[in-house]
Amino acid sequence: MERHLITSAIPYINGIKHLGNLVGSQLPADLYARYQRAKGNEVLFLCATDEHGTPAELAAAKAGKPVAEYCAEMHEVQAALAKGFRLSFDHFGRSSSPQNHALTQHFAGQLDAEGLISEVSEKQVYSNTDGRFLPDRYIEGTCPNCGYDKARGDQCENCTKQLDPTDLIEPRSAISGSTDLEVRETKHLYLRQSVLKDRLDAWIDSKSDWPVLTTSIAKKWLHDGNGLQDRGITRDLNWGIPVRKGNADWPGMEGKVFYVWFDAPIEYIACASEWCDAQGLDDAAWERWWRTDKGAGDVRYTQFMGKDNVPFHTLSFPATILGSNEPWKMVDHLKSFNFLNYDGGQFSTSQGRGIFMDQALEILPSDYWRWWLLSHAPENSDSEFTWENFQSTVNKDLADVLGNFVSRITKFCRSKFGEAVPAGCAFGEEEEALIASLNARLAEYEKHMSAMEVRKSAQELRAIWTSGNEYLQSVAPWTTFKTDPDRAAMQTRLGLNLAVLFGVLSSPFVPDASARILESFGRSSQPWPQNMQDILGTLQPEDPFTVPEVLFAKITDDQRDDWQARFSGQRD
RNA sequence: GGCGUUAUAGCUCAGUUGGUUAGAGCGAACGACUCAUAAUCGUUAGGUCGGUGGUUCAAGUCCACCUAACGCCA
Repeated sequence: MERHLITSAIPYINGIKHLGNLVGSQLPADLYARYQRAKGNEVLFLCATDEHGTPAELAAAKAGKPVAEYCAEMHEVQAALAKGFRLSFDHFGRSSSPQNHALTQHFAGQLDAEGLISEVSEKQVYSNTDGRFLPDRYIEGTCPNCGYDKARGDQCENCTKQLDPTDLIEPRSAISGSTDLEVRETKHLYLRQSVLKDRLDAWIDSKSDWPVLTTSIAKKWLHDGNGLQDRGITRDLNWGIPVRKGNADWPGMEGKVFYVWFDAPIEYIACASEWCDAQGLDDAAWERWWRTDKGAGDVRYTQFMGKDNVPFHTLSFPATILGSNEPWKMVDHLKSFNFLNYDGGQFSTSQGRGIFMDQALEILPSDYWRWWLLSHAPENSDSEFTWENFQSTVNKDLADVLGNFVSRITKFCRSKFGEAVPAGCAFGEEEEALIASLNARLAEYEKHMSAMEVRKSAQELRAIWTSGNEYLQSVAPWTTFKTDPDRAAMQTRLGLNLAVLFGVLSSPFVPDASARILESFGRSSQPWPQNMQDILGTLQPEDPFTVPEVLFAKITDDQRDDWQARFSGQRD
């Protein structure tokens, strides 16, 4: 049995994610996890909320809540939405968990012991009114270059010139608007990534099966300019993981926390530990997934993420792990996605543009979204959501091809033979030909699923559904019935078994509909097929069934127009 | 400004290491069927592959330049 460790990029705690975020990591990761489980492999599928950093603090302040309380609430909101989309995480953790605190501090201590941490004094802007240091992007002022009066400390959005906060004319806090700012000296820890450059380079080179896009991004960061730069891993904030050297204090770093990008990927590991604690298992249960010296040698680790996250997963996090000199499991395959656009523009969290996860579930069940998003996943380039495309895809693929197939065969059987599987004669030539063709399609489907070729998998699955309709159309049991009822019975029995087959094969994409199909044949689950001969003999003569309710309702033009108008503007 | 990605039928997309008449689904037209959610199945019509110029016996597939859109610049 294969063992698959699967993680999805962890969504930031601040606000509800849109469909572009969903299809960029969590949803395809879920597809892969469900497929591997269905194949009988052992899977640990982890995700979590990324909770630290300034944006979380500001969002909490805006909501008038303590940041810990705000994060706890938003975590529950995101967990409920994940459940709503049937994301089958074994655990949905939190980067603010005690387990991640301990592990992050452990890694920092270990890196320091390896001589990979340096302490750097630097000057940063402090706001007396806000009582805090301000990150560059939270300082506003007039651009010295173009005169734009809302330039940020890191860059002017108007003329795009890179800035230093001290360049700004009349700088003010973007949080409070206060101009009572001063420059203070503060000390921070840097991870000496430059020392690790060669080891990272060699590690990247060992990944010959990675997409060019992925390795080229990593290579660029490694070699461009002065090469990989050391990176600050601490911040002057209140909300975060306190800077400690393992279990010990870190002299001079009191009151500081680790930077969110240092602790967030470590949560991938800590999440497994959270999972164990939640399940009442001991540490060995998660270490056999993460420690190559404790049983993780045969684990295949796959990460899913949007393309914007690639550098952090190919360099930053590996730098932490390699630098620790401890036998942690490192990523084997990295599947990254491009962006999904919305009706001619970008999805945007900050501007509230597009469809958000909660809104999507309010208007349609998760299967509809899962199917469209996965069958149009932005794998090779950015892709585009339009309501017309969504409507026609859902109506054609789900309602007409899959839903209607189940409907037509069960209703036909009920009217001619009653609500039990008829016997009939043995399979003939047409049936054997169908079985041969389906065996080939199954192999193709599995090949694409194993390779995480999401769109191609969807295409192949759809072709499998279509072959059911082709078969019925070709043998026409409604005609056969008039002259050869025994043969019509056999054709009907095969048709019903095809519905079972579709239920099993479709489960990674549309789990709810799959479950309903299987339920109507009195089955709560059905093993993944080894071959067509077996699975198409699942239903035996006399087995009872019921005609399921409409599996997928069509989207009407009125609904489409209504939704298009409703989601055309900005949220709230 | 630097770097990078993309540009293939009306729409959404496939097109391995360059090699016979460039593929699929949707949409369209026509036909078949009538069990079914007016569903299904079949046939046909539509692209010379953003532009220009090269390399080659041969380029959508390699090179240069141009145009357009988008992204990244810690």
